[in-house]
Amino acid sequence: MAQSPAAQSVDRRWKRRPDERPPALMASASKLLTRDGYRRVRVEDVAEDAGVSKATVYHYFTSKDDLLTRAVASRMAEKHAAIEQRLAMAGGSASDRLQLFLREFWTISLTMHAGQWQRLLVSEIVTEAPDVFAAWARGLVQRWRLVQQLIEEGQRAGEFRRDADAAVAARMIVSGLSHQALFHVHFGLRRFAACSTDRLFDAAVEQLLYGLRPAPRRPKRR
Amino acid sequence: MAQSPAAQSVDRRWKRRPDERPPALMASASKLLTRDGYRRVRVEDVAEDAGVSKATVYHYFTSKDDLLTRAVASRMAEKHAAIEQRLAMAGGSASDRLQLFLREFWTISLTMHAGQWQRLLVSEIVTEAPDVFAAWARGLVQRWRLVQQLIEEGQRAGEFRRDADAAVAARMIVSGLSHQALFHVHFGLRRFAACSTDRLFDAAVEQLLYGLRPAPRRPKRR
Amino acid sequence: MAQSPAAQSVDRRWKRRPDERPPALMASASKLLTRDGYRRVRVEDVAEDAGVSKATVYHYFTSKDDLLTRAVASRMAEKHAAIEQRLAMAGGSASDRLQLFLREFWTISLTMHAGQWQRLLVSEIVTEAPDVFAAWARGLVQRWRLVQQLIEEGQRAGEFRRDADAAVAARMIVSGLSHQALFHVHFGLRRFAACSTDRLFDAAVEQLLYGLRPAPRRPKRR
Amino acid sequence: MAQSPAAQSVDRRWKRRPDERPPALMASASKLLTRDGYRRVRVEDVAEDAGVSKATVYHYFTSKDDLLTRAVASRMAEKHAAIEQRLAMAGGSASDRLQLFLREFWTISLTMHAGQWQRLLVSEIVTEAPDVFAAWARGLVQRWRLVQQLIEEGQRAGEFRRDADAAVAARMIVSGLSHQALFHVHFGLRRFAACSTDRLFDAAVEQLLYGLRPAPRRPKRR
DNA sequence: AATGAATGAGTATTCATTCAT
DNA sequence: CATGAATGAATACTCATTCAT
Repeated sequence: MAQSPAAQSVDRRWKRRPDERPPALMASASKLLTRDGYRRVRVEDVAEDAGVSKATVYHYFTSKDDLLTRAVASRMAEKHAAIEQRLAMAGGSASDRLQLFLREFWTISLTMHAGQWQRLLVSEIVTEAPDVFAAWARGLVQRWRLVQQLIEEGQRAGEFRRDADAAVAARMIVSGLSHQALFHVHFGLRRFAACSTDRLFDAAVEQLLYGLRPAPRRPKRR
Repeated sequence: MAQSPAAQSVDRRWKRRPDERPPALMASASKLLTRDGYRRVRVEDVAEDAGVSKATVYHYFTSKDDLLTRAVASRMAEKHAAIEQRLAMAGGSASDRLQLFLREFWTISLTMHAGQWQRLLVSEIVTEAPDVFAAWARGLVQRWRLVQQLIEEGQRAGEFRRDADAAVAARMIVSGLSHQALFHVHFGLRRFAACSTDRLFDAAVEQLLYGLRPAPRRPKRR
Repeated sequence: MAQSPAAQSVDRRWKRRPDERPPALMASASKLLTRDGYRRVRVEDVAEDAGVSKATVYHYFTSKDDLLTRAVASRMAEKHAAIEQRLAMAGGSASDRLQLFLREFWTISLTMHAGQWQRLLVSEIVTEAPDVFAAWARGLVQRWRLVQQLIEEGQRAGEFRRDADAAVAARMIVSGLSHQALFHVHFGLRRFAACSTDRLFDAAVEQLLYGLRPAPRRPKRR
Repeated sequence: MAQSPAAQSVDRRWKRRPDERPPALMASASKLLTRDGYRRVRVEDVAEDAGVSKATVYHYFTSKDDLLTRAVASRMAEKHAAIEQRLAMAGGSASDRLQLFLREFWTISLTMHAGQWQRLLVSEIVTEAPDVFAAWARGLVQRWRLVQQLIEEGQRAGEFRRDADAAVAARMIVSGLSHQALFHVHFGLRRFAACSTDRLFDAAVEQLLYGLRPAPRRPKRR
């Protein structure tokens, strides 16, 4: 019922579509990549999925590796810009913006797609295509930094205690959410230990904010 | 032709007793597994590493998958018992025991070996050998539970605030440390964002404990 | 749509006139042929070398084989006429003219180019393009005949003994020099058995002429 | 009717013939090599001809190149020893032995097999497998030397004139005969210029010997 | 028990050739 | 005329697995 977009027309053979081919091929590659993993993708399958012949793949890409690498990289580029900019623009208190960002991050992380990509990156790409991994890694670091900045803002504004290590706090919340999304949701650990995603997120954020609360004013005590 | 079991020691054509083969093979498999990854291990390499012929592997294991799966499972079993029990037995306040456990966990996670295993599990085993992954996952859940219990203990003792979600707190600290160990250390993200492992751990724990502190205002009231 | 021949010069969208293409392509083919050998030449390389696209080749030649065959044949034709006529025209005694011709032949044979062509013909063309080979072979036979005629001339003039088999003598000296040029020089056998090219040629010719000397006069007898 | 030796038995699959396989494979390789040339041989065909599977080839040889190279080399080795020793043992005058050797050499050169090998070596092996070519070349040089020695013997014995260059004479007669065998017979130039092989050989040798005759003693005359 | 020998299924890449523009 | 785009056929090599000894 659902049809691969490339299969729409009955016989596209010998149709010249020089501008559409590379994107189509990369799309097919991405699709099969998340489905089968880096090594199991066969050039032939990508070609078939895109509705072209195997040799056509080699007309546009120099090798299987080239194809997959560029497919991953382009997919990554798409996401990155979108995600970060859209999220960081919100107004409100540092706490609000922090929560907003984290919720967006959590929602995206729960996406099937995000899970597959994370797995893919951690598993095969880190060894098979280090360059791609490095590109993605830089994106991850930026995310850490973004959260760190939000926290530091809150510190400067007096919302958060100044003696907290903003960098580490940022890393821990992002890593914690990532890891939980990956394992709890995508790898199905909720089967062994049920816990709703909302509860997970809410409690995690509550604890983060609680841990960032300014110390109660000592003078009061006595 | 039929040979009494006692004849075993007499007929020593074969250097090792059959009982020693499987463990040796699984050890070799484990070794190559962490070095090369699930798919890249070749039966021949395992055989060679164990000093036997390829065909011998098929005497003891029904397939490559059987060999690797059992190799991973047995390695896992070894570790688990050791780690958990040894760590949970410590005395002291809940806070002390929690910190002790987490430090052990962090130290182990920083190990090259641990990194390779985590990558391996996340990457290939989760798809190639779901049973093995499930076994490991149960172990992970137990770890969460252990930390959760320590926190709950602290809550009952009044060391930690009672309204904190112990389960989520446990998951987040374990996941956060795992993830950071994997990415920051093993995948080399420290190249992009330097941060000492000590600072990471200390600040993370400080924030956890700070976030679990009982709310200060109770005494005020009277 | 139909265009008068006069319109050719008007419509100058294409840089070169079609008449120039085939020679240019054949020239490129020849070049690559002697460099890489018959089978290793790729149509694309020839096209690139000639500065046109692969498809253009198929405008002028029906197949790769057609291209290469015609390239070889035309190159051959160029050489042949030039060589034979130029050399046979010299004056002097038969012996002198014979020596002159052979020296020219030797000099040319030592040429890198000649070596490559001989190899090419002997190796691939004889099987891949029998027609081309046949054309070249006829040229070779003519060379034998030419030498034979010079010898016969000498015989008639009394310079050479009449009972020598001129045809065979001609073949042997040409073949001997060819073979030595090919192996000794081009295939590098001089590494295994050093011998200067001058010594080779001089001694070979000396022996030829010595072997053609008229028998000493019988006057003795009586 | 004629059956490849490997096909004799109906189903040799799974028959263990470790000692017979490599020679059989090399024999098949040699066969196909002389039939199809170095590049056109397919590993699969060699395997089939030898009655084994493609993979078996790789059990004994590391690559197609390894297979073909070793096939050629072994075939070469077989021939060499046989030819040279058998021929050089004859008694009689230097002239007789020289003629004997050359006639043997000529007879062998006229062999279909010899022609194919010579073509193969000159054509593909010299570029594709330089080591093999070098081995064969050394053999060729030895042949030159052998003839040279026979001539020098004759010179010492007074049968041949001392001022002839024995080395060059040897090269020229061997090269001449080789070349003529290759072109006149194997490449079919006799179609363009008829000449019986006997006449060719006899006249060539006659001229060689005539050219080596000691100079008639001039002083004696009168 | 142990193994060398043998197998078959699977795959990336090349290249001459053809099509549509 | 000229070409980029598209194709299909061809082929060396790998590796898990099975057989016969």
